[in-house]
Amino acid sequence: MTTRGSRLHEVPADRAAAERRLREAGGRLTPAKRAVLDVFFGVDEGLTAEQVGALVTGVDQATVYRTLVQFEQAGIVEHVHLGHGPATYRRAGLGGVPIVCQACGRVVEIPATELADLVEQIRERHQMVVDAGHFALTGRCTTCPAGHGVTT
Amino acid sequence: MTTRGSRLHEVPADRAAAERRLREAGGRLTPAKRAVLDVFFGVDEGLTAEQVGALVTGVDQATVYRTLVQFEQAGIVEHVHLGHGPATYRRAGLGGVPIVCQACGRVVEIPATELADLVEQIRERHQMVVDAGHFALTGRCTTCPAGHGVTT
DNA sequence: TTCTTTGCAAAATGTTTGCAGATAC
DNA sequence: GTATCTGCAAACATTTTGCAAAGAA
Repeated sequence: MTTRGSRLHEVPADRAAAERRLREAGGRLTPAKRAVLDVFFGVDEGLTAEQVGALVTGVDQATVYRTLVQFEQAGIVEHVHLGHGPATYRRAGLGGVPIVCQACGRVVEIPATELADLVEQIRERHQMVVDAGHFALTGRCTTCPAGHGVTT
Repeated sequence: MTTRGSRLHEVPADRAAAERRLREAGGRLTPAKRAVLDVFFGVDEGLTAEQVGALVTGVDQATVYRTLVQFEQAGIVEHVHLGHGPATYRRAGLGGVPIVCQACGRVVEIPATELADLVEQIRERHQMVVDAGHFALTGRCTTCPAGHGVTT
């Protein structure tokens, strides 16, 4: 098995840079890939592979998955797991870590800067560099009633 | 200071308390459940449902899943998602958050106390109480080479 | 031309569910 | 006795893969 998320390059600044990145990786620029690029450079939120597929009509879902793998290897998108369900993909470098309320499903973005201290501390104490772009926190809104919730 | 947000009960202190808890919930104490209890009170590590199934011979995997759901509702076990693969279950209240190296798959436990400041900060700034027992961090050992690794 | 990519269908993975019979209380 | 639990098989959701045809360079 190979890593999908390890960043080998800088995050591409814009769509043109992303296309260049794909070419550099030996990839070909097809209509399907252009359509998926359009999606990610038009939305700043996380999308499931299924949602991406719905936005790029006429592209097979298997192709969407393969495209997402390629884009992730090229450092164009990254994915996060929010509990049980499907992974969500978003443009790389947006920063922030989602925290999901187990009661209402609301997602709040925690800026990466707020995690910097913890990341540094873990690196020193445990010799592990946390990838702050690849995990989600779960919790509960202080305003949500206890006892019920979404499956996580 | 493990002020664990919305737990419906205290964590059962021992096996006997866990059995009591199950009875209180209207459950029946069957051989299968006793066997699964044995597993969790004999191991302090996270186990996948499949691993639990392998340790309780003669119990159908579907029963293992159903048992895990019941035990989780009763506050006896909790589960964590470590990336793509299956969820891992462990006895509730062990504290600690696993961090998984994307290169070698090694899992290091971060004590919950190290996360306390961050949890408090997020509660104040974002009105979300983080459930520190239900997520995993991903990262990379400082000693692991970049570029290869497990899928997350 | 040559290597990448695509669609389609099928497989793989992890988990849940329907049901009829067995079992705990 | 009756509600819970069990095994079995089948369904389910998400993702991956094999293969031959189509397309990009």
